[in-house]
Amino acid sequence: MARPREFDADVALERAMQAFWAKGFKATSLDDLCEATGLSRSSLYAAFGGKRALLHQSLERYEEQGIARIAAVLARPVPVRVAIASFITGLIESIVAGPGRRGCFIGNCAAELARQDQATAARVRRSLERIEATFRDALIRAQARGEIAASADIGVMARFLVSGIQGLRLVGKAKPDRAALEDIKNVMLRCIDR
Amino acid sequence: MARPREFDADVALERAMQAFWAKGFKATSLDDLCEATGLSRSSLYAAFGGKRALLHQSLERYEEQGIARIAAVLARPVPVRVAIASFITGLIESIVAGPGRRGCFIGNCAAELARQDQATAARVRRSLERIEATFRDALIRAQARGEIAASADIGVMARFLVSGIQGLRLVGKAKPDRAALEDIKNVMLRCIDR
DNA sequence: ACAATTATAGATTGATCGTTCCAAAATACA
DNA sequence: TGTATTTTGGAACGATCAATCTATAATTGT
Repeated sequence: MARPREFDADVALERAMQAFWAKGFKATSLDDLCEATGLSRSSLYAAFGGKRALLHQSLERYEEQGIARIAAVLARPVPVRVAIASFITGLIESIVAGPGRRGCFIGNCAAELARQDQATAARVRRSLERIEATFRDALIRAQARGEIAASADIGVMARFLVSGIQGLRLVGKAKPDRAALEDIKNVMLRCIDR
Repeated sequence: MARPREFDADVALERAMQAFWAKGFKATSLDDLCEATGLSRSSLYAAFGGKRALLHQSLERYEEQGIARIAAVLARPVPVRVAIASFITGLIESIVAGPGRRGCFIGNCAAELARQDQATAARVRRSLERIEATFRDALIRAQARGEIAASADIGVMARFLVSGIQGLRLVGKAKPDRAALEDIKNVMLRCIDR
């Protein structure tokens, strides 16, 4: 019983997320967001509640998409080491061939806001924990299949992977050099092997 | 033949660096910088030239201090693996016991500015390269002493260390948990061993 | 077709940003 | 002691920020 929306909230959120991801929270102005989404300020505020709320919904979206992608790669019927290797290879590919220098949205938010903004910090923490859990689950399945020694500490390996990937993406943001990133990937994978 | 400065430029730069390190570039206002340094806007501009110039000088200072600290630890008469381990242990200690959630100043600048600000991006890149070179030099010396197999690829290990440390510090910024960071450290050190 | 309700576009607000400017203060050299 | 030179504190500037407000447009149910 009223005027309907002229935009798709999901599409708008995706575009807002891309804007935040590319420029960071403070550097992305409301004008930037309006231009990226095609919405007016009124519509943006009515639909999402404000700049910080929009950031949080963007983070939520990025987290879901990221977890889904990681889980999909790790669910493939190949040894977990191969799956992890191809995930990291894909990451490197997107770093050197993609839009460039965006880094990880979660990591960017951690770096920019973890100290000032407790709410965002908590979201970042939870996102990293979920990513860690996704790796851990895959490693546990691989261990059950006999791919990994029963004595291996799966939790430790999962933590290392999260940290290693954040390092890779940060270094890749500073210097998107394929050879250097491949070097880092290879050493990381060696850590999985034993 | 004129009025002398009432402040020590070196002390002021140190304090400005601490402010940028703690809050990030955009989130640190000139009022913040004046309060941190104790200088007025005029003095700040006369001495350092502006906000961005002050950031660059802060980065320069951080880089020098960081390189010096890494080099000092790596120069100790102990096996390089032990030196690296104690460096990372010190890092973890400063993460969980220090002012908290500051991360690495270089990494913070990479995350916040690498995409928008080419000049800062270049500085960040050079800083990471110098840190990498510092590790590489120590590893070469260790290899010459016979601590590391002659077949080991030192350059690859140095790259991995830089990336691993950035990951450790970013994860530590999001969640300063000693046990988790020690886990990551231990896996990283395993990578050095072979 | 009319009333009720919601979405839209754009102007407006007050605060804050980085930078510049200016007059007063403090020193060195004559 | 007086003049030249630099530093200092603080006011002032225009730009930009996130957020709100207002008026108009578009729809539904009657």
